Amino acid sequence: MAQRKVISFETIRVACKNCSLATLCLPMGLASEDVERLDSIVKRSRPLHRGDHIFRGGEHFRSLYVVKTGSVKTYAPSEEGGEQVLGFHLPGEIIGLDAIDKDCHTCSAKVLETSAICEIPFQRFEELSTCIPSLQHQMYRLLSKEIAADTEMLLLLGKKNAEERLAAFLVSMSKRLSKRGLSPVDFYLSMSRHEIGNYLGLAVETVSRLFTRFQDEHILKVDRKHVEVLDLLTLESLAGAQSTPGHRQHSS
Amino acid sequence: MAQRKVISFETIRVACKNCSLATLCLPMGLASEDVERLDSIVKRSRPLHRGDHIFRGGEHFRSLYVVKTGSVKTYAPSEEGGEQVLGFHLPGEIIGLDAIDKDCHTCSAKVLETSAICEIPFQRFEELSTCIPSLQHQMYRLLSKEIAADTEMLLLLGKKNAEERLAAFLVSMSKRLSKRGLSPVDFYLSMSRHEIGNYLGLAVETVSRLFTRFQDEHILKVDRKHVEVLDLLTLESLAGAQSTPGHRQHSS
DNA sequence: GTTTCAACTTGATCGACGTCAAACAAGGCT
DNA sequence: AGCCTTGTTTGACGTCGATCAAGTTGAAAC
Repeated sequence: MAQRKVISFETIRVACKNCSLATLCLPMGLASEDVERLDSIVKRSRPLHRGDHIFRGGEHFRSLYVVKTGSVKTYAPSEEGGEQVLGFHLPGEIIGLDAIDKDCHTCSAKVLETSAICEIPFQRFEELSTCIPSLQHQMYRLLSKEIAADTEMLLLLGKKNAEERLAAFLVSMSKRLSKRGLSPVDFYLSMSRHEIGNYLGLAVETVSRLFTRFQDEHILKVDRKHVEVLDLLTLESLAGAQSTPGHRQHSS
Repeated sequence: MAQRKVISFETIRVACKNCSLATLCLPMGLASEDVERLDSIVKRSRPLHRGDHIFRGGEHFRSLYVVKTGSVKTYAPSEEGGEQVLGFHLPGEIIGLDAIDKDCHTCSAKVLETSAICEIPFQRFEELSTCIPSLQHQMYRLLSKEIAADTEMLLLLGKKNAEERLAAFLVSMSKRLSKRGLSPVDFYLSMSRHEIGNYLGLAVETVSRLFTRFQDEHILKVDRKHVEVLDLLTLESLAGAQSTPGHRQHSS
């Protein structure tokens, strides 16, 4: 059943209790018996491929989704083909939280590379969280965390200039990859320059120029989607910075 | 006890079940016995005055707060006195949701005018929501709604130009005031131009110029904080618009 | 190999909006 | 009343980053 050379995606269909994401994902902090109860409602479908949609804006809301492997982008499509990228999601992150209120997805989610996704039927989840206080607590925390993340993004878009935005994006990727056991200073970006720019409220050209600039300043080494962070400290200071007055447009 | 000419704030200390916000606020959709249980944990302090803080960034998180009367702004303070306004909150809206995860407030909240605030100790709330499934459901919805609102704000800051931003802000105020039984076309703004600009990622001067422009175009009639909307339809189309290509900076 | 196509890079130009500056209006205080 | 502080408006000017345009690179197809 399991082959040696090619890791079958079937083997990835492990239960929550064996999943390496248990400390990042919903089961975080749950008693093992409760993890099993949660596990029993999770659906694991076969892997999706680059460009596949998990859901589309306007669809009826049934389930939350968790990235198990790979990566996902969420975006708000608009008439005329334009879109606003809302986020890039790594393993352990939950998608679809914004749909609970309206009972309808307001954004779309598509995978950026071959990805395994766990589906959590929300109604059953809600019933379960009524019985398991620590699961309810965990869910409150997750929703709150999402709000806090959006808040940080508002600050980025409202106050930071182009350089600070890209630096903040790279630092964020670095930190999140690190939490998942990957190198914080050597990684591959699964999204295009265009998608990065869209996400950060910048034109593609600006993103490209900044990558070049960072490379010239020996902060990064970039080869297409492969990024090596040479000077994480400088990158972090660029990201956090209220840059020196006079260097930016927004200061109010 | 109750005087005739001046409405004492003491008289506003009504229970949830008698509160006019019941259809907008947490009790929405709860059985009346459950509303009373919720009511029993709510603390109602005396009114706060312009500039008073409800909480400050960095403080330990204990309670959620609901605006009962008046209005509140939340903002992320930064070193050097700079700040990013994160939102303006009207009666029935909940504040502090972003603090649940970190158990610590990440932003500050101060009242913009004399306001009554309900305090909901979160730990007691959480216990209660374990017992009352419909309360849990309502809380999930509220958290989700907050995420959806933030998402819309990301779109505004990421894609819209100055005119679209101010129009969207005014339409949003109009809609929210209308839901609270106030006129959608004649209202007073409790925040300054500076705060509006900060919130929308614009300079004060830009906001001021846009108010003047909207007035010249007979879309608004503005007298300081008093706004009359003369042409709500046009305002809405300005707000929603992917404006015609070539008229804006961000199009990606 | 050649072709094709999309993604990316680089340069030149331009405009929306920020910054600077100054005048003006409105409360609040003595 | 007069004074002071703060918020708002208006104009002149500068700049960051968008837009336009052209070239480069790499991957996939044949």
